Amino acid sequence: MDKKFYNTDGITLARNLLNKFLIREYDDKKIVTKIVETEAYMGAIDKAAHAYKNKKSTRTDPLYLSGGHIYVYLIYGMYNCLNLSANKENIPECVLIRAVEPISDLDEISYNRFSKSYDELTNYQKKNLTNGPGKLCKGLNVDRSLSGENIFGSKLYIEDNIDNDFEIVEDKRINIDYAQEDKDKPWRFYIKNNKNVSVINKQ
DNA sequence: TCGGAGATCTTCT
DNA sequence: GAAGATCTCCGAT
Repeated sequence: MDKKFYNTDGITLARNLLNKFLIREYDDKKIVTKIVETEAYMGAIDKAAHAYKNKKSTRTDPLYLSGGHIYVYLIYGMYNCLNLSANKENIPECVLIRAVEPISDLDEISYNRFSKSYDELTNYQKKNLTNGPGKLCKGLNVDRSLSGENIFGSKLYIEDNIDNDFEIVEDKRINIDYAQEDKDKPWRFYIKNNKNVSVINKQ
């Protein structure tokens, strides 16, 4: 996708990223996945956002870059979370990639997650390869060294999907109880009936 | 399938 | 020094 795709507000970008291919390349490996769940974080006005009130730090700097930059941060001391910056420079909106569907190479993802080939996984492990922000980062070998780079290079990039046959579900974001009145904003989006979505709330 | 508890460390106060 | 946009393990149902 081109730069224009990312130069829009976080909510629009979160919706538009669904069903797109997220591709990760390193060494001679190529991992293809499909984005099935995203969350929008709306920067200065969003109490759940790292950039609430335009807070700046060396960690959150990538959020202030123009749309299409990569922001990876560490959560709970052990897991990475992958975000893409949205909108223009100095508007720190972003989209958290919460879940992807593995397409290929399944063995490489399996080794990154469980140090085993895909065939050696239990059914439970197969179902839980990349259905969460921490899991997909581990599966795609994404860590903080990518933070600050852009999404137009050869290491991590997005490709369009011709197949547009899917429905979007809106819901509350996950685990942001501290965000007061912003915690109930319907800024999480996922593909209806997709098995790789991390959390399905009862309707 | 569900729920509770522990793991573990960067970032900012 | 405390908290955190999470995941795994394990036991009970």
